[in-house]
Amino acid sequence: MLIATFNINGIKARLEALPRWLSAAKPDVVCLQEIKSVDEGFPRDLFEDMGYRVETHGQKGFNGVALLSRLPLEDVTRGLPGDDSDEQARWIEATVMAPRPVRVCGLYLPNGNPAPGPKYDYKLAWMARMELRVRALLAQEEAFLCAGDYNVIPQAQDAAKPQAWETDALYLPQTREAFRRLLHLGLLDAFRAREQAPGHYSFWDYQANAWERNNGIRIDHLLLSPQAADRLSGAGIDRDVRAGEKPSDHVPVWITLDD
DNA sequence: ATGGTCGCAAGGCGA
Repeated sequence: MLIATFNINGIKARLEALPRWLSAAKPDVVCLQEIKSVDEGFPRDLFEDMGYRVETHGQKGFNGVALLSRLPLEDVTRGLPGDDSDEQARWIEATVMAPRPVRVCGLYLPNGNPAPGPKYDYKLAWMARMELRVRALLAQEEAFLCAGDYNVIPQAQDAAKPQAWETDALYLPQTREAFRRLLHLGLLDAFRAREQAPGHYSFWDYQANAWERNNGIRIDHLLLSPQAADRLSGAGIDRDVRAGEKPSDHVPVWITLDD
């Protein structure tokens, strides 16, 4: 089973690039971020015609997450628990009904810039809420994973120019500390577990020829529960997608799990 | 230090 995460940076702008990648990569499950669309505006027919079930958690203009799945989905929930006043659409969960089911959490973690400031406070508070949700899921001792745009550069080796990010919300010590707390609960960074070499990125800014210079960062991650990690058979980043026509600034990151 | 580029959606915000 192939499960991917892909920040598409606007569904309307990706009506060609996203189906093109789906046809080539044939993922079973995809967590999408930054759909930048309300639920009613999401072109679900396009993906249903390709054999995918579609579950969205959208909002107008910004943010928004969605799940595409070739397998049945059960118990779909929307929103990260822990703050009823939070109106930003950044979290969706569903159980993928494979022979051995896996709970999939799709997330779009806040960017947090500028830091310090209220946006950074929101990012850290959101990460604390995510930790609580992960703890609750871990207590069930079942296979689950959290896949999405974390807006976290975990280590220096995950940036082409780490020194350029030292004061950025994606790389500040408190940010990386909060990410490590998730790992230390028992989650596995699946890509890093399968590939230790530096220089593998999932995002290149549209500005300043970042792609041409390979000035990238790795901020899209799949974190696996122990029961999911036991089934991990592969991981990769589809970096060539960034060179395609009208690309997102992110590329898909994926894993394969034994069914 | 500034602005560099996109997407959404129709002006400026978010990234």
